[in-house]
Amino acid sequence: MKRKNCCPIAQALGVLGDKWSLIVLRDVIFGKKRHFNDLLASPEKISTNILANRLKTLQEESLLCCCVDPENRRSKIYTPTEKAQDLVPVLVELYKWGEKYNDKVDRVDNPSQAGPF
Amino acid sequence: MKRKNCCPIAQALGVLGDKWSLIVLRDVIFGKKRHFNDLLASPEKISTNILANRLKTLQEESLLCCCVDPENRRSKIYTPTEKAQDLVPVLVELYKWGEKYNDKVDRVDNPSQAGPF
DNA sequence: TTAATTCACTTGCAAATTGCAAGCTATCTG
DNA sequence: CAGATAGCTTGCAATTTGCAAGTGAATTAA
Repeated sequence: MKRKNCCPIAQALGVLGDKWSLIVLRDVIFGKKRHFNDLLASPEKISTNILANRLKTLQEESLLCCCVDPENRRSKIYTPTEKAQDLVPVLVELYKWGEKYNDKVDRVDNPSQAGPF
Repeated sequence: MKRKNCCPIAQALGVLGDKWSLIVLRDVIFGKKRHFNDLLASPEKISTNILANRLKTLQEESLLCCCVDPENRRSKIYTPTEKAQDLVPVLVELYKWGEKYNDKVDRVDNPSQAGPF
């Protein structure tokens, strides 16, 4: 996660260029998931240690902020920052591209998973 | 690189969700780099084995095609497919985001690197 | 025509990252 | 007080990454 790079694309990928960061942000931003276990329940099946690590680095990168749930002190609430919200156009373009080119999945075999996530 | 996923974002990240794929595509699409050594010379310093591997998988994903340089038979020319060209909006949005948030680099110390890459 | 150089890799190996399963601690619920 | 639950942490094997060196075919230079 270095930052000594000149190209903004490379800089963005320094934070987001891995398999899981944008999945977590997708769930927080679009899925409105706020709790560790919500994020864990995504169909992509992230494991607990990876999720904990991503939540930590995304906080370090000021993409998420974390506070204790006032209604349940053992629970934490993760919310996207404005910096994360500004990734919506990136996620939308990724969505459109993925929809156009990688949608060769048998939705017939899985009619229950008709939603976007 | 599995494809049994329902969310187009996750599907896109299955191909592009790593540190190097979008860097290579950036150079091929925007930098108009066509040869192995051109791609190797990017400031991000990809290593030869990783580059060779990415070029292979990007061809398998129909994002690049490869042909022999007619003017130099030992040289290969990598060109982006339409599927790759359709990633331009993604790269543009990534660029804008990176520019907005991660541009805290000392350009003063490196005036020679004033270009986008 | 031979020697050096270039291009596009390949190989070996150490280090880092990922993924799975199990465990752990604090809080809450019955 | 006895589970259950939320959010992790730990251990470890497998995969991926990164660096350096080497390879073979094509080309250019002497």
